[in-house]
Formats: sequence, structure tokens, C-alpha cells
Amino acid sequence: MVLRIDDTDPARNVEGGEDALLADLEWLGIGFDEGPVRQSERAAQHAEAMERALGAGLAERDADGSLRLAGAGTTLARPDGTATYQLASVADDLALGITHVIRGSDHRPNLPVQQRIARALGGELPEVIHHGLMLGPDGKKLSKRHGHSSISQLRDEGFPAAAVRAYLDELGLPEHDVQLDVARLGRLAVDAIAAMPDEELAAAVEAPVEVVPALRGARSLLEAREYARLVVAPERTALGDDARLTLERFGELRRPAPEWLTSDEARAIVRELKAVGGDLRALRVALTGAERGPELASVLAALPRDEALERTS
RNA sequence: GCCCCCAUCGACUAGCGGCCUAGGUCACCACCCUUUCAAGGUGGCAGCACGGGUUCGAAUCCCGUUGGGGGCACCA
Repeated sequence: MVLRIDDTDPARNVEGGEDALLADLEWLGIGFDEGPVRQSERAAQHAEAMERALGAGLAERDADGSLRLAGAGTTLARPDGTATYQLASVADDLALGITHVIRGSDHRPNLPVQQRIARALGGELPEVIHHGLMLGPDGKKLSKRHGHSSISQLRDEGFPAAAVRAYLDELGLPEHDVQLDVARLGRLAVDAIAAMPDEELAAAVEAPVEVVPALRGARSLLEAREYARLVVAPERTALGDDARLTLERFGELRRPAPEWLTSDEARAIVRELKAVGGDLRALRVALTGAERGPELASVLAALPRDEALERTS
């Protein structure tokens, strides 16, 4: 597996583009054996290929000095002598001993041209497989408008890398274009978060390990982060007098219990409150400042005694 | 306009001439569980784009139509 950066056109190279690409690959956990090989650093090899193409009668010199594929008109080299993608990629495929290329179907029309160039260079093009393109949920070309239009955007939206990989694996190499299925991706994110070891999940949302059980129901890392915030640093909320009884009863149950509750002990307290007709919603709001969030028992288990009592007093 | 790909439930797919009354997963709907949201359990809805062939037999092979996509750069 060779990572090659096809940067033959300086005008189109984006500042930081390569780093962003590398970062995405690393995040996804996709490694490579060689590279990155930059085509911009292989001008000498490309010049050699031009000579051979000229010698084989494959290329013709234009009036302005550019090199064109005989008969077809495809440009192989610019007037300044730099190779275009068509020539450079074929020459490098051959030079690097590439055996297989997997690329999007937008490249399909290039196949016959590149096979022709490869033969003129005295070789044979690697085996090429084309796959369908990823479309937006509306069946149209993926764009910024859809959101989730790039790997880094998916990461920012809180999808775990494992979920994105699982989705890609599921897709395989479709022959036709494929619509991005956000719901499916979300489902895989739930599974991926559920499968994460405590330490990893804690690190991913920058939260203490004790709160991890409270994060388990989250559907995205963003949501998990929000859950963690509700446990660690909730907003203070004023509760009405009708909540008083439940909170007092909670205090009576919590005070004699250990500093940290096991999940069984936490569940037992919830069960007890439930049995006496306690207002669990009020307890939730007192503890997390929100009506919705992590499972109540897991919140109890994530808070030390004094903190829990303080929030409910 | 010209060239090239593709076509199964809403989505992603399994299917390579008889195991197809078309299977799975997600979504959706109902119910169960649960005094939050998820998760989990049970059940349900729903599809071979259309028209012709070939064959004893077609989702599967052939032709056409329609639809979708890609390409037609001194971009990659």
C-alpha cells in the first residue's frame, strides 16, 4: 500500500492539504507501507517518461511546447515541461510497481487512455477497479450543504472513527453510486460507542473514567460529551417545594451509603425512591440540571456522596 | 450533443438459471421493557424500474425503453 500524493499541478495545491489528508487517514486507522510519495518531487522520472512516450510515437509536441497524446489530444505535459496527471500517474504506477488501483468511477473514462500510455511506456497498467461515488442523502452530489461531506466533518460531528470504518466496510466497493445513510452511520456510532473500553471513551470525550457508565446511551461522541458535562458540571436549577420530599428521602438513602456507589447500589436507591412514589424527574433535574440525559442510576454511581448530597440539598 | 458505467423494500444490500412465496441490516409503525433519552425484546409495513425475447424454468442471460451517475481540461 503506497500513499502517493498526486500534486503535479502547483496551482491547485492547497496549503495544509496533505496534512489534513494524513490526519484523516490516521484518524480512520488506515496505514500505508510506503510514502507519502509526492509527484511534485519526481520531475526527473516524468521527464524520462516523456522521452519514452515521444520515442514510442505516442506523444506529439504542440506548437506551444506542450506534449499531447497522439490522436487523442490529451495533454501529457505542459509547455513548462511538467507532467500532467495522466502521464505522471501512469509513469509512477509503473515505476512503483503498483499492482492494483481502486478509485472512484469519475476516473473510469481515464482507463483506456492510461492503458494506452502504459503500453507505450513499455508496461501494463495495474488492475483498476472503479467504485460508485458517495452521494448525499438526497441522491445529489455530496457537498458542504449536506453536512457530513468530509471525513473531518464526520469526526467533528461526533461520529467515532470505528463507526465510519464499519460503514465504509459495509459499503465495500459498490458498482453504482451510493447515498450516504446518516441513520445507518448513527446506528453504527451507537454500537461503536458501546464497544469502546471505558478509558478510550473517557479519553474521547475528555471526561473522568467514573462518568463513563453514564455515557453509554449516547448516540454520538458529541452527545456523550454533553452527558459528561451534565454529570461533571451541571447548571444549577431551582426546584419547587414539591420536590423537597423526594430529595430529602434521597439524602436519607445516600448518606449512610459508601462514598462511591456501585451500579447495583445506585440502582437499589432508584428502586427504593420509586417504591415510595418519589419524583425521579426532580432528582434528575437536581443532579444534572436537565430533564433529559444519562440514565439516573449511572449518574448516581458517577457522583461521590458529598457532591450528590450538595446538589440535592 | 457524444462516449462510458449502473439499476432488488424508504436506505444499504444478499442473490451469479430451479434452493425466492426474494433473505438480512437500518429507518419507519405497533406492542413489551423502562417514571428521562437511549439501548434491548417481539411483531409488522415494504422491493426485483418498464417492455420484449432466450429457456421446461429468469431477480439472475440477451435486446430495447426509462431512470440515475460519471466523463468529454495545459484538474486530478
